[in-house]
Formats: sequence, structure tokens, C-alpha cells
Amino acid sequence: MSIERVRRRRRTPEEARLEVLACARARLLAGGPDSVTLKAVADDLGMTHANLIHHFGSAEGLQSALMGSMVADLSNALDAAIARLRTDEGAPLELINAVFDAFAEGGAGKLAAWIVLKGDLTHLEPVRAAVNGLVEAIRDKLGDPLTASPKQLSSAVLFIALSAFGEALIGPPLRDMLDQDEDASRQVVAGLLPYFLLKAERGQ
Amino acid sequence: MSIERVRRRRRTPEEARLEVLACARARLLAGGPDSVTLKAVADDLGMTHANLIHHFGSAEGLQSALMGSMVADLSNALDAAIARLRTDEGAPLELINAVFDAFAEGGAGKLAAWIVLKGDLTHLEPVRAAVNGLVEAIRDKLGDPLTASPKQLSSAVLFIALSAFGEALIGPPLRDMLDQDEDASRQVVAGLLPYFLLKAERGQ
DNA sequence: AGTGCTATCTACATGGATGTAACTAACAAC
DNA sequence: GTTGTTAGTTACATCCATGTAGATAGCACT
Repeated sequence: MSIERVRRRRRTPEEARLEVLACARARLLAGGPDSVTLKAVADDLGMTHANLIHHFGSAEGLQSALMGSMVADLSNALDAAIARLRTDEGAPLELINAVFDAFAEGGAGKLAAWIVLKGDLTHLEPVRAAVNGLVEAIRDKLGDPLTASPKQLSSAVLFIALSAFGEALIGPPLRDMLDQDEDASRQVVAGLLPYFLLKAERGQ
Repeated sequence: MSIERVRRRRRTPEEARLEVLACARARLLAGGPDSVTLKAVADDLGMTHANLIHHFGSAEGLQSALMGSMVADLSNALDAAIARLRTDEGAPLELINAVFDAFAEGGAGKLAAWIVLKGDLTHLEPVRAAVNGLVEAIRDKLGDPLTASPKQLSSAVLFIALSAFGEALIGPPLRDMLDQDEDASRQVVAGLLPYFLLKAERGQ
């Protein structure tokens, strides 16, 4: 029997980058940052680590690209949620669900934690636009123009984002300790959101 | 000139462990998990990495000890906050500040993120008692026995902890994006807490 | 002083992750 | 078909973190 080498598969650079980034993301979410290694990712895809260096320049290049890709996905998810809020009449719960899903299933929670632990805060910068878009969308669609101040609206977004991020990371163990069920965090946020939008007598 | 070797310093095992853990914690908070290395920590303290292995068994042993130490500190900080709440009359803001400080300055935020990313959720288990102590303390001191249900009280703690954790990690960049100042997150939580304790008409 | 214990060191071994250089082979264009 | 480009491979080199074995020295106790 002849030595049958596996036929080499040749991807376009875009294909390769997309496949690699998808795999790297899966590894990050499942096994943490230490598990996203050139060799590990390459093995998953049936290629060699040298090829990853060919596409991304270096290991750090791959990490940067992964952060960029995931941050872009987060921005897009937020933008999509904003768009739905603007068209669909009165769906604040849907907005909250979208944000929570982005941080949990979308992996934005672990992504942000990874970025913060590494200290590369600049990678979060692209989110700024989406976050401010959220503030405006809430103002236009949900805010009471007479009572809700800009500061209050943005603090509502701060509140939603902090909760969604926290839930994505420590929600499961914490809810277990407190005997709370799966969607407790979302319900808390949904239940409290009206107080940002309707009441203005709280100082500052 | 004679070769003057630096005189060896001999610590008790407890001293050594404490110094090492303090140094490792500082590295974790300043540089992230990757910067807490046997060699790096040993160099900081003027010893060799072999000595760390002597005290902690392995690199993983050091990590485990660090997690244990920091989780214990978090529990103690929460217990202290509970004790103050029980003695001091009506200081809910002080309680919130204590929790936020534990997650931010105390490093519990980065600690929890590290644990979650690594997947060692068992290391968080010792916090359970302190968290439930918080629920009871709030019930006894702040809760309205006629209106606040157990589920509501524990969801209040869930809410406080998620916010404090989120603030510790992504608070600074997020507040910058939203043009909010340093203590915005604490004020949000403090402002919303009463709605958990006084109002019971929300479903579930 | 002498002795025992062990914290600490020196020196070396190992493995894994990253990186480099040169070669190989898909595939598109002619 | 031939050829050029480049995705992909092979084979190596390097670095760093971890781990092991034996020697050294600080300190408590005699």
C-alpha cells in the first residue's frame, strides 16, 4: 500500500482567517485564553501552526485579530438590537434579552474579561459607538423627554451593560448560591429599567 | 575583592507563603494571570523558583493557593460588611461601598474573572456562605417583613454582586464611554436597592 | 561549639509554544 | 499544457516555564 498523504486543502486568505478565528473563539469560550494556542487551533483545523503565523504574522497577531473580530460582533449585535428597538414598537424586554445574549452566548463577557485581564483596553474602543447608539435609541423610543435626563439615560445603559456582563461571567455560580433561576438577572434588569426612564427626582 | 554572596534569608513556612501570595496577587492584579509565573514571583522576592515549588508543590499549587487566599479575603470582606450593617444603624450605602470595594480594590473582580476563564468554579464555593449571610443581614436590617419575599431579597444580592463585579472589571472603560463619573455605578445600585426591599407587587 | 532540620540555592532536564527558512503543491491565468 | 503565485508543509531553532536532584546554609536546640 502506498503512502497516501492527505490531500492539501487550499483556502482563500479570507476563508482561512474566518475558519481560524471561529475555531479560536470556540477554544477561548470553552477552555479559556490559555487554550487558544497556535498549535491547538491548527490541529483543530487540520493544518500546521506555521500556517497560522503565515496568516496572522504571530501568535499575538492572532489574539489581536480574535479580539477585533469578537468586539466587532458585539458591536453588530448591539446595533442590531438598536435597530429592532427602533422599528418594533415597545420591546424593551427584547432589547435587554439581546444585550444579555450578546454577552453570554455571543461570548462578549469572556472576551471583555480576557481583554481587561490582559490590559489591552484599546481593543474595547470600537464598542463605544454602539454603546452611545444604545443611549440614543433608548432616549428616542423609551425615554420620557420631560423627566429623563441624559445622565440618567446613560446610567441606564451602564446598568444594563454591567449586569449583562456580570451575568455572563459569574451569573451561573452566583445564581446557584442564591437559588435563583436562569433568567433572574434579566428580570431584575427589566423590572428596574422603568425607574431610570420615568422617575427623575433622584439627585445628580 | 572577595566574592560577597548575598546573605540568604530564611523565613518560616508561613512567612514565605504569605509573602509569596501577596506578591502573586499583586502580579495578578497588575499584569494578569500570565504574569504570575514561578520565576517572576521568585525574582520579585529575591528567591528562586525552585523554592516556590518547595512551598507550594507546583505552579498549579501556587495558583490554587492564590485563589484560595483571595476568595477567603473576599469572604472576610463580605462578613465584615455584614457585621457593620448589623451593628451600625441604617447604613445601606456603606454596605454597597464595602461590596464594591471588595471587588475593585480587593481584586475580587479580577480574581473571579480569572477563575471563570480557567473553569475552576469550585474555587468560588467558599463565597456561598458569605453571600447567604448577606441575604440574611439585609432581610433582618433593611427588609420590610410584610412586603419583601425571600426571592426578592436574594435577587437584591444578585443584583448588587453582579453590578459590583461588572464595575470592577469593565466599569472604568464603560463609564468613560458613557461620560459617567467614578461612583456612578454605586449610586445606581444604591438608588435602586429600595425598590427590592419595599415593593413586592412585581410578579414571580 | 556541635548537630539536625529544612528553607534555600545551584545546576540540569524537559516539554511546549513560538518563530524561521526552505520546500511543495493547489489553483488561476495564460 | 505550462507557469506564477502563494497557501500550506516540513524541519529546524529558540525561548521560557516548569520540574528534579543534590548541595548549601540559616537557625533552633543542645
